[in-house]
This record gives sequence, structure tokens and C-alpha cells, in this order.
Amino acid sequence: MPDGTRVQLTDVAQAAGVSLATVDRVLHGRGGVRARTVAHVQAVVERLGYRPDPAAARLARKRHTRVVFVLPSGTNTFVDMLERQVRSVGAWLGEQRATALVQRADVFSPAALARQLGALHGRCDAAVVMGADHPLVRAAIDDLVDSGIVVVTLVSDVPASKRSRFVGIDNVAAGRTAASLLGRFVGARAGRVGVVMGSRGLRDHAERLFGFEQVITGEYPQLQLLPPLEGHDLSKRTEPLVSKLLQAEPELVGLYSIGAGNRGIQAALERSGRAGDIVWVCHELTPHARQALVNGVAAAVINQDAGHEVRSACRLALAARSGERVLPEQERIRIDIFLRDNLP
Amino acid sequence: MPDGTRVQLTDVAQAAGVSLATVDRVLHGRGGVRARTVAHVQAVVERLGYRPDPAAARLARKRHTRVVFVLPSGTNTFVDMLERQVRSVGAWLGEQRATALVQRADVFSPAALARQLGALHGRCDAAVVMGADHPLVRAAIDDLVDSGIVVVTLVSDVPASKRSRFVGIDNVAAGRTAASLLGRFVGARAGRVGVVMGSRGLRDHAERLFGFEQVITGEYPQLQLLPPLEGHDLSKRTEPLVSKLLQAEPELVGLYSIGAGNRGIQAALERSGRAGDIVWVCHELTPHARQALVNGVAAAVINQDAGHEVRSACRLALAARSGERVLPEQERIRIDIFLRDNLP
DNA sequence: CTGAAAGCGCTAACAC
DNA sequence: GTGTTAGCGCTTTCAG
Repeated sequence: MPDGTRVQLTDVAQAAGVSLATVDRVLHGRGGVRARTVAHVQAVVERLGYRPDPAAARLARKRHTRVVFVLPSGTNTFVDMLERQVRSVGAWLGEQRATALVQRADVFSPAALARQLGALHGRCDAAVVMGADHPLVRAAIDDLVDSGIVVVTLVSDVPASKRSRFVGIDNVAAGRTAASLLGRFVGARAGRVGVVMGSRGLRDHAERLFGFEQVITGEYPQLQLLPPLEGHDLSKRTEPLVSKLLQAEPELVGLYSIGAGNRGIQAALERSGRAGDIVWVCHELTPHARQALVNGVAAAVINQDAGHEVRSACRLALAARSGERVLPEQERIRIDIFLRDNLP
Repeated sequence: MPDGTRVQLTDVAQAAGVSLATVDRVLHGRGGVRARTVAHVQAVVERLGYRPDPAAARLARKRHTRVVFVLPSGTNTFVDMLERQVRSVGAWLGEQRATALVQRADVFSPAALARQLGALHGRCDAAVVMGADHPLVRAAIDDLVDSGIVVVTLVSDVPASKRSRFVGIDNVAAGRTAASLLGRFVGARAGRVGVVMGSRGLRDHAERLFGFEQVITGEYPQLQLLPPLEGHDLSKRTEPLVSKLLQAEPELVGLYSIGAGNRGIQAALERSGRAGDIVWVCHELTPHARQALVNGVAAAVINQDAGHEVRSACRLALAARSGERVLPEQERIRIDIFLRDNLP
């Protein structure tokens, strides 16, 4: 901040010896400007440390910024929570001259997801994508970015892509957290620990498993980790898997559920009569998980705040387009731990 | 929303049969308007469901909104973190046409705090106050509010006052959370549990103690709660207190530290050679608490996010003045639980 | 007590 | 390729 007064567009235009419109074109990459002029203006912007006034920009903007959320189809409660959150920020987004919209896509089919992303060209200004990390998906994201669409990944990252940001938690750390909690809650008892995941193919699940194994094998030698079961995030499939596990393993002292399908797991635990005795840790504070916590069936729930994630994705998507300031600390999604006592 | 288009100031003015300026005066309580006109305009605003456009309002506003944070003086690390956060949102506030400033006050002297609050009249538009809940303080807050200053309480509430909002956590729930964590971490071992607090006079400390006692006595009968020690939030005083406690109580299995002075507690625990063996739970993720967690001296840290609190207080203070929308979910401060594995 | 009118800093037509 | 200019919806003088 060279002097007391904020530097604004007119200052840049004057210093660069061009008009407001030209500066605006450069700043928004609208094209139709000589390469030399572009470079020159950019240099001046840089030198003067120009930052657009977000209030003025929003006020003047005619068209709404259209942001599309692409979420997994299916019956996942957490995804429904995300969708509800998108709806509930509608009015707030309206005030920022933006509109959000949810589309569902089959995440288990990368080709379908990629096709759906491809269809977004020209139909939105920003896309928030929750999907599997697959070469087809990555390519589709890169295409969107190349055509000027801002892409933010949500919950599960596609790190090799050109997405501008990832909104979600560090899943390795989340797995470690689950393990520490489970290990300490089990206490001195020795025994076996089961793991149920959606699929090894899902990046976030694999990462959580990795972190969980690290801590259990490294720090709780009295606990023996059983091979993970894959329940495809469906209660219909997790319930029989866990029932069978409970029968086969009388020594089971802990259970970690990495993905969805928790209603099935809860049912199996309750039916076995060993609920509360087996330390069960799961993810995402859905209404069912909440109830399991209150009933003492679940010992702890690791959560990522759906509302925070949606707001954060929106802010980052808008900021990427408008040059508005982002507060990194505000956008960091916490690994929330919920016990019966600190439920919101 | 009666029709597709947003209702704006001109609509209200037209419907009320007055000018823009008059509507503005009414909306901002600037006075100089006949009581009948005021009532009429307010009715129209209500009927039409008018909401000001925040971008336009901010752009047009000439004067910056001045918000003053009044924080406890002394050497409390958490308070320093709050102050640092205030500093770090300066640029962001600038974009909203606001300026924040920190003052320190002696919280242990209600009279001094009240006097300092009194001195704020005419020197700011909003005050964010962290202070003891005392009749003098309450009266000072009410005076500020009566003179048109927005008051937000921070961390420790003054519920009987006219403050417009409280930003902080539910401290009873925080105490319960600490107890559950401590109880489960101790496991099957029976023994005694110590408590160190700043003072019984501090509302937040008393509430935490209440929640903690509830859970320990109700759910962990094998744990015997010792009478709380008061260390005035100073390491100089907590260290000898805890040292003495450790000598007197060979059966000590858990320790809950409700307030500050954690460096002293950590030192005492480490010197005793029983660190890690005694389950120690404390509050606020200061650098020291963080280190204690990493070293395994502290089992868990309950936290309220200083950055979140400061941003939230600012948003609420500004929104109260401008009629801007607040997202209640976004302003809820979480009771964060940190283990070694989910540190930010 | 009330109204008219000049901006706030940027965007986006439209003109050159 | 580049410049001019009319707003965006509110706040705030300054007249009446």
C-alpha cells in the first residue's frame, strides 16, 4: 500500500495510458486487445497492486454468474445434505449476482461423468465437481478450464487436473483421527478391528483407509486389523456384510466405517446386541449418524461440514472469476469430531 | 417473493409516496422524520419485504464503519490470537468499508471495563466485547446500545444485556465434551480426576465446570472428582497448584484444565514423569497446547476457532448496522475437538 | 421535516 | 483494437 488511498481502475488506466474499457478487457481476458497492450496493462496492474472493489463490481455486473454443482447420483444422505445446502444459499448467492444449480451424475461411471461435464460448456461460468479421480474425468475438467470455466473439486479431489481449488478435508488425516479415537476408546482391551468402505476405487476412501491403518498398526499393537469390506456405500450391502463379520468375529472390539451405508451397519450392530460394546466410528453427521451417536451405538462421528463446503465452494468459484479476496483460513474445511456432547 | 424482480428502494419510496431520502432516513433511524411518516414507511418496507442490496450500500457508503474490539488485558495467549486475527482481517474489512481496532481492558475489574466501554460513545459504530458478566458491565453495554452502537459479546456472554449477538460456544456442552473424552480415554481404570480453572467468577469457566461435573458424576462412577483449583489463568499459579496435586494424589488418572495457564500445567505434568499417563484435556489450541498434543502430554484439546469468532463478530456487527443477510449456520461457532491427528 | 441530485467504482453496450 | 458513456442501487450532501 504505497499511499493512503486505494488504487482503482482509473488509476490503472491512466498509468497505462489506455481507457477503462481496455483495462477491463485485459483483466477479464475478454480478448480483442493487442498482445503488447495486454502485457503492458498487466504489468501496470501488478506494479500498482490493483485490487477490484468487489462491491462496485457486483453492483455493475449485469449477468449473473452461473455455478453448477455436479454431485453423485444415488441415495447418499450426505450428498443430499450438500444439495440442500446449495438450495439454502440461493438467496445469499442472489445478492452476489450469482445462481447455483445442482446436477446429479453417475460417479461410478467416469465416462458418464465426463460426458456430463462436457455438456457444461457455455452453460455455466463455474462448476463444482464431486467425482472420482479418473483420467476421463480429469480430461473433462481440463477442457472446462481451458474454455474459461472455473472448476472447483468438492469432497474428493482430482489433484492432477487444472481445477482451481479443492474444497474438502485431508482424508489421510481423517483416517488417522478415526484410528486414534477408536484406539483410545477401546482402551486396554485387545482384539480385532473391522473396516467397511465403499470401494477401494474412491480416492477419499482409499486415503482414509491408509491413514487409519498407519495409526492402528503403528500405535495399537494389541489391535488386529481385519481386511476391509467393500459395501458400495449402500446399506443393503453393508448390513449383511457386517452381520456376517459380527458372527465370524467374537473378538471384534472396534469397527470403522469409511464411507456411507451407515444405516445398515447400525442395524447389524443393534441386532447383534453388541452395539455400544464395539467401538464404532463413522463419517459424516447425517441424521442417522446423529441418532446413532445419541443412542450410544456410534462412539464418534468424523464430519466435514456440508454447509461450510458449499459456501466455501461458492466463494472460491466467485472469487476466481472476480479477483475478489479469499481468506484461506476461512476456506479450510475442518476435520470435525462429534461426540454425543458437542452435537450442533 | 411476490414477483420475479427484487424490490428496491425506489419501489418502497414510490409505494409510500415519499422520496428515496426519506425512506433512507427511516431505515437508518436518522431522525428528522415525522412519527407518522416513519410508521407508514416502515409498514411499506415490511409489506414489500424490502432488503437492501449490500453491494450497492457498501459502494455508496462514504464513512467507514468503526468497530472496536475490547479484549482482556494480560498475558493470555488465546486473547493474543484473537487480536492477531483482528489485525489479519483488516484488509478484508476495508473492502466492506469498515475498520477494526483492538483495545485491552482489565476484565477482572468490572468497574474499569465499564468505564472503558463508556468511553466508546461516539468513537465507534460497533463494539465487540469479551468481558465478565457483571451488573456494571451489563449497564455499560446497555448504554452503548441505547446510544445506537451495536454490541456483540465474544467468548463469554452477558446474556441479560441488550447486546445484539453472542459469538462463542456453548460452554456447558464444551465441559460435557471434555468429560466424555476424558472418561473414555481413561477407560476402565478407576481413580481421581483433578480440575484447574481460572476463577469461579468467570461465566464460561463456571459453565464448563458444570457440564464436566454432570457427565463425570453421571456416567463415570469409577472416577472421583476432586475439588476444582483456581489458578487465575496464570502459569505461575497453575504450576505449583498442579505440582502439589500430583504429589498429593497418586491415584490421579485425569486432569481437566478449564481455562488458561496451560504452560504451567504442562510443566508440572512433565516434571512429575506422569505425563501421558494422566489423561489431560484442556481448552484453546494455542501454540503450547498444540505442542502438548503433539508430544502426547495432552490427550485432547477443546477449541473455539479464534479466526472464525473474529470474522463472525465482524459480520454480525456490520450486518446489524446494514440490514445485510446473515447465514446463521455460518455464524455458529463449533466446539472443536483436536487430537494429534486432526490438527490444522 | 422532506426532496433532488450528485456520486461510489465498476461493467458492458455502443461508437469510432 | 480501443475509447466513451450510461447505468447498477444505494448514501449523502445540499436545497427547499
